[in-house]
Amino acid sequence: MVTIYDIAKKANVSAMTVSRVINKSEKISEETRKKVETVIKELNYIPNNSARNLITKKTKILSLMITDIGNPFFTSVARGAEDKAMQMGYQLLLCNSDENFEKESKYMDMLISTGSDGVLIAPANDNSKKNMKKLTKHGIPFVLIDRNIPDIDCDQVLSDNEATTRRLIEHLIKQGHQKIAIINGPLVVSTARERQQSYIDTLKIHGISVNNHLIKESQFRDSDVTNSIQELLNLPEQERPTAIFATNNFIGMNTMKILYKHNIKVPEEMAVVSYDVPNYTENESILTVAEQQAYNFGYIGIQLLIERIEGAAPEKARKIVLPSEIHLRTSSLHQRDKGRKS
Amino acid sequence: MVTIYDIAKKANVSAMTVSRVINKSEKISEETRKKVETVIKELNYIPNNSARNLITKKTKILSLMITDIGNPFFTSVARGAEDKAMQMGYQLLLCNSDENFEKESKYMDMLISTGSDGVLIAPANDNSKKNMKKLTKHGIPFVLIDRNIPDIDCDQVLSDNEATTRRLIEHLIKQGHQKIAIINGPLVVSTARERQQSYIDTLKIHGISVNNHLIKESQFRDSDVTNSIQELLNLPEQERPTAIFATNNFIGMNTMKILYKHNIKVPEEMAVVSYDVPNYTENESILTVAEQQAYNFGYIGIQLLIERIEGAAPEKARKIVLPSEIHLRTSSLHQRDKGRKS
DNA sequence: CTGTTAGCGCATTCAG
DNA sequence: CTGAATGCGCTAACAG
Repeated sequence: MVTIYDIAKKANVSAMTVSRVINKSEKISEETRKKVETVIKELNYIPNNSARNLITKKTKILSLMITDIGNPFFTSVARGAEDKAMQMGYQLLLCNSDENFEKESKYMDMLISTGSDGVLIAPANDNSKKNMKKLTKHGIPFVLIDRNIPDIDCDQVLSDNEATTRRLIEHLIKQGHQKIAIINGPLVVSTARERQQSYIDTLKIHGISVNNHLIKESQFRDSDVTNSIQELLNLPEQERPTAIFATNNFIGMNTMKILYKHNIKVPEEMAVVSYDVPNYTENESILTVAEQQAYNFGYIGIQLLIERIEGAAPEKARKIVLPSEIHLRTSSLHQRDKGRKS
Repeated sequence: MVTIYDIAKKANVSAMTVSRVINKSEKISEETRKKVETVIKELNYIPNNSARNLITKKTKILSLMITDIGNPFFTSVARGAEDKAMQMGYQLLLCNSDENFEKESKYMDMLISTGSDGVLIAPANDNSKKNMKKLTKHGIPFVLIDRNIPDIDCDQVLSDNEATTRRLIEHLIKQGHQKIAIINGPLVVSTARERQQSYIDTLKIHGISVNNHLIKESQFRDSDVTNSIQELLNLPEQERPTAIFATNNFIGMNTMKILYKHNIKVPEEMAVVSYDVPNYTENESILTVAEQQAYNFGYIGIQLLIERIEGAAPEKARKIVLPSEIHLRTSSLHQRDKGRKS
C-alpha cells in the first residue's frame, strides 16, 4: 500500500505537505503542489479513508436507506439523492432494508461503524425509532423520507398522504362508487396509516359508511394480493366493492394483474386507482394513479441533510410535503368520461 | 464516542479483552465474555471500523457496482447479491455508475479508500478496464457480472449472449421474417457487441444478408428509441423491417411503447422480441422475451467473490455462463401460432 | 485465558 | 509556506 510517506519521500517533501495537497489547502506553493500531485498520480495513490476518518470523523459519505430496491419509487428516490449528493461533493451509499427492521438495524450499525456523515432514510416501520435514536446517540444527522416515525423530531420529506388520498377517493365517489375497497400496506408504516385514515375520513365526509370488510392490510412489497382480492370478490353482492384503492404502486399493479387474470373488466366491473405509479409498461397504462415526485424525495432529502450536516440548517426541524399529481385514466373512468381531466 | 477503553474500564478488563470479545475470539472465559457484552450493550458501543480497518485491512464489506439502478435486471441482481452476502456474513454496499465511466471511477476510489474486501461489478463499458487494473493494483478482488472486458482475466458471471440471441433470431426467421432490425445498446459494452455479432452470424447462417440500415445503436438505459424506430419506419418498403430485436429490457419496452403510439400493430405489422424482461406490467405481457437469471448473477457473483477473497477459489479464473429462458408471446407470433412453445 | 506494547495512515496541533 | 511531534481507536504479536 502506498502512503503519504511514500509520496513525501519521492517528492522530497514532508508527509504533512502531501496531506495538505490532498486536502486542497491554500497554503501551498503552486510549485510543490504540482510536484506532489505528479507523484501521487505516478504512484496511483489513493488516501486511506480509514486513517483519515479516525482523526477527522468526517467521510464525505452519505447513506441512503431505502426499504425496497425493487420498487421503482425508491429507485427514483435513489437517483435524486445520488444526483444531489454528487453535486455537493458527497458520495452516496445505498442500503436496502427490504422493509425489514432487523436488516435496517444491521445496516445502521455498519453505517455508524464505517462512518457516514449523514443518513437519508425511509424507515422500515415504526420500530425504526430505535435506529433513529441510535443515530442521534452517535451524533449522525438524518432526514426521514416518505415515512415519518411517531415522536421523532427531525427534518422530513413526506408525501401529502391526506390530500392525495382524499382526491383519489373523491374521484371514485364522483364516478358513482359507494363501495370502495382499500388494499393497504402494513399499518406499522406511517404512509399506510395516513392513507387509510384519509380514506376513512373522506368516505365519512361524503356520508358513506365504512365497511371493515373492504379494508385489507397487505404488503407494500411486490407480493401477492390474490387473497385480499379474492376475499373482496367473495363478499355478498350488496357488500362487494365496485372500486379498489391501491395504496402503492405494487399493490396497484398486482391488483390490475389479478383482476385481469380473473377476467374482471376494469373499470366496468371494478374501478381501480393507485397511489404511486407502476412505471414500466409496454403500452399506455390504463391505471389511474397519483404520481409522486419520487426523484425530489431523494434530491430535496439530501439537500436538507447536507444543510444539517454543514450547520446551515435552522435549529427547528423542517417538514417538506410534496404533492402528487393525479392522472385520470380508464381504470377509474366510465366510458363517456374517458380522457377527461379532474 | 465510546471506545473499547470505556468498555474495558467499566468491565474491569483490558482493552485487549474487549477486542477479543468483539471479534468472537474463542480464548475468552464465558464469564468475562458475558460481563463485557453486558457493558457493550449498556453503553451502546459500536466498534469503529476505521480504526479496525487501519490494522486488519479487512472490512467484511463487499461492494456491488451496477450500471443502472433503475433497471429491474440490476435490481434483481442486487437482491441476489445482497442475499448471498448477508448469508455469508458480509455487508453489501450498492453503487450506481449510471452507465458512466467517470462515475464508476469516482466510486472506485471511494471503495478503495473506504475499504471493500471485494467488488462485484457490472462495468460501465470497456474503459472500465482502467478501474479493474486499479482494483488489482490495490489488491482488491473483483468479479465481473453481465459484461466482460477484453483482456481482463478474472472470475465472471455472464449471459449466454450468443446462444440466446441466436434462438431469438431463429425464432423470428422461422416465423417468416427476413428483414429483422436490431436496436442495440452502445457497442463499447460487451453484451451489445456479442448480441450484435450473434445477430449478424445467425442471419448469415440462414442466408439472409445483413442490412446496415437495420442496425441501430442506442442506449441500454431507459431512453428514447423514437429516432431509431422512426428511421426504421422511414425506410423504403423493400428495406423496412418486419421484426425488431431489442437487445435489452428497456429497449424492448420502449420499442413496444412507440409502436403502440404510432398505431403499428404488433406482431402483424411489426414483430418484436426482447433480450431480458421489462417486468412491471399491469396485465399479461405480450412481449416475447429471453428471461435472464438476474438474481443468480448477483447470488453466484458474490459466491465467487467470497471464495476468491477467502482463498477458497482455484487459481484459474472461472467463467459462469447463465442461460436465459425464452418466453414466446404474441409480440412475435402469427395468430395461428399463439401460445406455441419453441 | 488475559494483559502490555507498539503501530496501522493520516491530520491536528504547534513551531519554524 | 513547510515540518515534527502526537494520537485518533483498534488489534497483532508477544508475554505471562
